[in-house]
Amino acid sequence: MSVNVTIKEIAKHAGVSVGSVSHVINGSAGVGPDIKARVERAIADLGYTPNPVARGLRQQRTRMIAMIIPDITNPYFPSVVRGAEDLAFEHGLQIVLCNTDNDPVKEAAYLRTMVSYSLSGLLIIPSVGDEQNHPLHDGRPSGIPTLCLDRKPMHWGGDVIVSDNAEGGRLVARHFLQSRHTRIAIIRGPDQFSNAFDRQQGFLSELTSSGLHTPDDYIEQGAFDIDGGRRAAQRLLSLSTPPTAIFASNDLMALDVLTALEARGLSCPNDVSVVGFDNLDVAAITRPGLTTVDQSGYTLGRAGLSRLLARMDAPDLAPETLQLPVRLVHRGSVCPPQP
Amino acid sequence: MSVNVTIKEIAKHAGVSVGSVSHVINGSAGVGPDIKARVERAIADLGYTPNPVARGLRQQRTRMIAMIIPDITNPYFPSVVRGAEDLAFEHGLQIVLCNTDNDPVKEAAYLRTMVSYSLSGLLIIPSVGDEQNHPLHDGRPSGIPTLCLDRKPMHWGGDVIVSDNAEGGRLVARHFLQSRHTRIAIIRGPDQFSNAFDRQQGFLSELTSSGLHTPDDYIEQGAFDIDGGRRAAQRLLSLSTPPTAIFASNDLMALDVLTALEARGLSCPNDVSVVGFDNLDVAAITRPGLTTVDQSGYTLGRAGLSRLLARMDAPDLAPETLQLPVRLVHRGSVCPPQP
DNA sequence: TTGAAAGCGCTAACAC
DNA sequence: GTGTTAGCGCTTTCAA
Repeated sequence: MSVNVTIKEIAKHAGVSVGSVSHVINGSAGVGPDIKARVERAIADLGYTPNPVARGLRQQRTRMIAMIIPDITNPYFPSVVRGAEDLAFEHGLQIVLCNTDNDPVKEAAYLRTMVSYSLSGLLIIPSVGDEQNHPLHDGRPSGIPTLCLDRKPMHWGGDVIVSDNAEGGRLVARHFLQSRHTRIAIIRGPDQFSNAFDRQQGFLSELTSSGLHTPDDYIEQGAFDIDGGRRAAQRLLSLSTPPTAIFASNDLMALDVLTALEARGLSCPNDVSVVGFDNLDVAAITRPGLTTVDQSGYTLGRAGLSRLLARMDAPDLAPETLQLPVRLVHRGSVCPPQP
Repeated sequence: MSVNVTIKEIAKHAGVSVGSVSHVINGSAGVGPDIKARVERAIADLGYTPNPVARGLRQQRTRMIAMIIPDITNPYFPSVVRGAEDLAFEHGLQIVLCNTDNDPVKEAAYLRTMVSYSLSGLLIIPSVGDEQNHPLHDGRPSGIPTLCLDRKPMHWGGDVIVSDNAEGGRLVARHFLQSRHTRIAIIRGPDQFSNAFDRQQGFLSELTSSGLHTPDDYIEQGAFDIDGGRRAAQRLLSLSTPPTAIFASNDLMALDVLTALEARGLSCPNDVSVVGFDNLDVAAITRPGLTTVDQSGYTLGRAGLSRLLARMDAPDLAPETLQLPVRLVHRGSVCPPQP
């Protein structure tokens, strides 16, 4: 298994210097065809693989990318990771996975560790990152190419790739409006997450510009995780004039709403229409199927790494924000309000 | 952000030699209390973090663990990864994530790369690994502590941690039997996966020992992924005497069976009872809820890393196979056959 | 107990 | 075009 064979042995075996071997490996300098052939032969014969740790030490950068995400167990994130990993594999880069649980302390710890590993890049779905002293507070941490995925800290000035959350919110609002709903509520996610905020903004502003005012008690707060939507849904349904349509701003919460509805003997969509956000696989499995905003985590992850790759080659690229398109997937959880 | 401060600067700042600094960092030799204090002071003052790459080069081993899994996008695996990652975090180890798509070629490529990174350990959910020349074919690859999770290659002689798949199969068989079913079918997974094989074995042998013969056309083959169960279910339901109970040997396939049933206007559990395996989150969401065998991916991952940690300390530990307990979770997808 | 120095495997600057 | 060599930051003998 090719362990322990070093560049020095290749050099000896090929009868050349280590410098030349290094050059043919990296294609760095003009190497004569004869030497090139001999080296390649020796590499093949001995089954040599350059030691990436030594290389990393020398070049002050390892061919690894850290993905710092909230929780791989949350069903939206695996596809993001997979999107990045596929492209990483094509480029011979490794993915180091870090779960922060949205804890800025854990996130900061990981960030520091990753910097000390001098890796090639950082793909991060930030927890919040607006606390002082947080490595993300101003600019990229320690000169490592860094990109915020899915959402961004308030003060972040670097690359960002997100879904077009505001547009997603608008899409939902328009769909409710077109279905002739007027009692329309939202369960929004935590405001400090920019994606949650944007969804809410897009949604509410679209309602407003259609002349529909949304009362405060139609704006509920959920935690973006499972069970986050349950209590919010219960409060909404206990209102004296409960909404006929609910936008749960992610699918996990929408699932909760469906459950809460069922628990109350209410029917979706007849009594209450529901729309989610994410288009997780489960959204197709619920009865009724969940109408939801589709965003591709896979594309997000892949685009993120792609941009990072570009920045690794050209560190001085101007920071860029990319918004990925979203679309509404119609399933069975919306219908006009019943008289 | 503590970049670029090296052990040498600590040494100078503390007025001691680099060797002494190293010793206090690693607690390796008896260091005088005076020097110890001065070094710790300097470390705190300058915000020093040892460079893990340099350390890795010197010691021929980096504090990283590779997790080589089929696909993080398959809903069972994230919890396995998370279980390992949590323990890794506690021990200051990093997780490198590799998706093989069950492709032995990709798996072998990753294995080789990981060896060249000289990492501390390998947690692998093997694709198959019985092909000749595959690094897993005989024993651990290149002296790196390696453990097979969830399933094992035929010839693997090292550590293994799996769920008690055979027992899971038996549980399901017994449940069907107790519900007075006699026309009982199974959709098994790919035979080369030991977990799939064991589930099938446990299931069928339990039926047999209860005097129930399972005809060949009641044993269907699925691919263990989504859609893998659909065609199998269709064939089963098209039989002249279709089964009244189906064991889909993972939840993804069980979901397919539910869908196929619905498409035919058949009711679960009244027309056909269904049991899955895994107890994914979705199993609680389907209508009816899916009765399934619970196995904890989180525990599997955590136990895997725990064992690896032990082996890192004591490489000569005798190989061990650990079977984690499973249990049947009763939901609504099973009832006695209707007359 | 402490310091000096070799060397992990590699790249890159320099000399020829 | 090719070889020699310093040195990335650290651990770990070995001497003192």
